[in-house]
Amino acid sequence: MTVAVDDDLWSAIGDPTRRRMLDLLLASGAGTATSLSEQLPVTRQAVAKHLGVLDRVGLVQATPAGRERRYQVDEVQLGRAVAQLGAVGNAWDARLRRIKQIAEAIQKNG
Amino acid sequence: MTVAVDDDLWSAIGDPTRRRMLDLLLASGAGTATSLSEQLPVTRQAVAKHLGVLDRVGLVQATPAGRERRYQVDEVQLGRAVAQLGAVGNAWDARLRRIKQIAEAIQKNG
DNA sequence: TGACACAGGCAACCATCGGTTGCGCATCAG
DNA sequence: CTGATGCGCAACCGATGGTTGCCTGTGTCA
Repeated sequence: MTVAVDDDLWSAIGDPTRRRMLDLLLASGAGTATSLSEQLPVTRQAVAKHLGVLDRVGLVQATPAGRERRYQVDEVQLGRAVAQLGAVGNAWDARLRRIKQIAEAIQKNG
Repeated sequence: MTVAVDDDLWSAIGDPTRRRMLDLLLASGAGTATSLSEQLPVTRQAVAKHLGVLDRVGLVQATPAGRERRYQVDEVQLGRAVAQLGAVGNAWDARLRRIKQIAEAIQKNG
């Protein structure tokens, strides 16, 4: 039973910088490439690229406002991503537990 | 409260091929680069590289056996990785819940 | 024992990706 | 109008996931 994972979603939240960006966006409600880059150890351009991939998988939405481009987290989609984290985690957890049981059974009978 | 994540561990299990490899190893108990590559859409060499990174972060252990090199999952370390998945998931889950509460409060008072 | 088969390591090469710098364009403020 | 600022685009670089090709070492079998 290999847990079905949306690979695009997963790899989107797989990048540590993107995770921090989502964290920052959630904390402050919204932000631009420039405002985010000020709170991160990377340049505005790098942040812009990341916002691009987050946008493509629907984890954030952009709202043009004047000369700015304000980004905001799509909580539903992020919820879906988080659920996948949980699903994969649970699947492996269950498998590990099963293996541990088998090991104990063997030890008992051996 | 940004959940502390071991970036090496995370990126090790972040790769979809490596996740499948861990799945396969857990399912069959052990395997070699060659045996794994037969069950994956990549070459033996690619698998060997992945086994290298999994080995470096301690997620698998190698046991030379004759002309083979048998790999096996270190369940403790994998457990640690899975726990991190859970931790990150929970952190975001909590934050999403908090935001939802705030949104509801605003709607009620506005 | 000698010849062949097969697992695995090493190296070169390629595409993609995260990151950088540099530049040009648009928009807002004085 | 002019300068500052926010953004997009392009070129470039290093790391990484992947490939093919080749060589070494270890079994196996006649």
